Amino acid sequence: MSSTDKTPSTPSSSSESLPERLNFIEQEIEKDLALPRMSGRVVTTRFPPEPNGYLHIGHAKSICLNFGLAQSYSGRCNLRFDDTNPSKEEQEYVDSIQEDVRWLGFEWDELHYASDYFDQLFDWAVQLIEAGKAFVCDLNAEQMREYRGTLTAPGKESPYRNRSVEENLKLFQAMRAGEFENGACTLRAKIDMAAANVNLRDPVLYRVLRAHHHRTGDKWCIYPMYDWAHGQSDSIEGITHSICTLEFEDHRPLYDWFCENLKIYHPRQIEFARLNLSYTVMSKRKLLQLVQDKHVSGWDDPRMPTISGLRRRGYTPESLRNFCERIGVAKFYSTIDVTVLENSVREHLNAIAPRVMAVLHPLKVVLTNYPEGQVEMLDAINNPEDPAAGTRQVPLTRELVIERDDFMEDAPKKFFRLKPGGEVRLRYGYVIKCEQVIKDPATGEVTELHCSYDPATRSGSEEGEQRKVKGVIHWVSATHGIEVPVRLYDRLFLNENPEDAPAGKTFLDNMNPDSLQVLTAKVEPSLETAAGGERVQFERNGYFCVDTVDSQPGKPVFNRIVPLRDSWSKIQSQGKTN
RNA sequence: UGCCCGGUGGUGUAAUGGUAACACUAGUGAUUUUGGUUCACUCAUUCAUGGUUCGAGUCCAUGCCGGGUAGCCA
Repeated sequence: MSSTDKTPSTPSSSSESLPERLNFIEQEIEKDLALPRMSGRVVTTRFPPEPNGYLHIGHAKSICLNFGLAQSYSGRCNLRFDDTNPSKEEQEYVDSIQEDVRWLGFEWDELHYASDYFDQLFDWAVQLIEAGKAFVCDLNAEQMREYRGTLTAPGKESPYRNRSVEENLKLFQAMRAGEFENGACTLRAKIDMAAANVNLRDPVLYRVLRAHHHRTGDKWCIYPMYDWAHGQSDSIEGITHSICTLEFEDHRPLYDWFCENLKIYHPRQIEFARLNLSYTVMSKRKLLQLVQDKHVSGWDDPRMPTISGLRRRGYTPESLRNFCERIGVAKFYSTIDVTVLENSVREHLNAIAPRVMAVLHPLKVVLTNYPEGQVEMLDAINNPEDPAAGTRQVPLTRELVIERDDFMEDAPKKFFRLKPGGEVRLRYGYVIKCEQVIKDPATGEVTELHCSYDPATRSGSEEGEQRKVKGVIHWVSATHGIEVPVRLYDRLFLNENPEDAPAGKTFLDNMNPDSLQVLTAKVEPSLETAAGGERVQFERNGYFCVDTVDSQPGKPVFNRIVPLRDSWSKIQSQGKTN
């Protein structure tokens, strides 16, 4: 990958200038720019996922940060897979991660794998042993835990800590050669068992682990630990600023110790707070559980906070980048309200999504004075926010469907839609008046409305436009509209913090049983040919996306991305309807 | 109860010793052939107490509160 293949949609590529307000990382970088270690270098970052799951919106924050920093400073950003634990990692994840990063609109300068550095890492381990700073330890996991001490009490030194350099060298080679069982021994750094920072109490560098690695196959039976691999990988790639999340803060002294004792280029690690979203779980483990236990249809279920789920749901890369920009970067733990995410996508879709009429819960309307068999093609504006989007024609016929919610028999004062004897305008059409309400005699349910239309009120005509009524509703021809499956998604969890479960319960008990509602809607005939991934606004309703998996040519299936803001429901819930 | 890191409106971020700003939410009003969009207005003495200073959200001290941390995970 070269830095010249940036995708055109790369954010803020138009101007590489920094925003007037710098976040704390930018401020630190700014200070570092003059440092000797930056001489001859450009700001270089990396996004370092472990390929053990799909990327989620939290990773998007990190991606936007790392790639964004590189763009702001005309620097470079690599994609590096942190694949040091073959027991959890798979090629499927490697592929999905690359797809997701690209879809978000970023292109890496270099693609790397920590596993590319296994030989170098091994040599460095030998170097450390030779310097008397690492040793092979035969303690098992349980013993090591005992020797480590506690948060308040110092640890004690391993009985194997003082083996000779020669013996350590021989044993380490034997580890590599496969002469030990899994877990039989480890290579540890010799630092300080009394250190207040537990990470410095002779941390493990290598463990014996017989597992097939997705890249190196069966070449290795020892694998480096994160701490031993990460900083050195950064160093090899010339990363100037290694941005990671807060939980690695305590590891920084170790990161620094390795670079110093190996006498290699020393990048600077800077930590930031990871993203938390209300009504959402973000840990890979929990997302994996949702998938494995079939609470969702897969990693790309449109309700998932994964990048692939959001993509399938219909979110745009622009809206996600915008969201990441909006939430900021800081060092303290915070939770972003999901509505911020929802507003980001509304904002973008409002600008670009073509409007279309669709009735989700149809109620039949007969225009009693409209000639049978007559079809009028009415001009409809595709996007009021974008005149260049032009117009289209929608067929008006005698029999229509309207939204059930747009009719009320006993309407409160502030209900501006159809009521018995009341008038309303059919969007882009005529003013109609409700003359008769037909009900199912058995259940009392309203099954049909008989209305008259006023031919003098047609939209587009001068005198027709003059007729103002309070309400305008959308509609679809009962005879010309087509039926399509529509999936209404709601948040996956009922609780703002899904982890917040009573004793004995888990986040799974907080799942929203109604997070998916499937119905059949009646939509404009023009939608028959909508292609997978296409996004539209169902007027007065919400933004929808043609599902890329379940749609067939001529048979689109719609996913609701996000509903429109709805001030009427707010008025209702506040009881201000009169 | 060691070590590390944090505490600024309902939420999230700014203010780098000099008038607490921006965005979102919420509320009110205006516009509107989407109860959408857009526009206007309203909403904080910065965890607490001391100290330094002409002046402190910012510096210092103490306290309180929150988070991370004892994998051969990352």
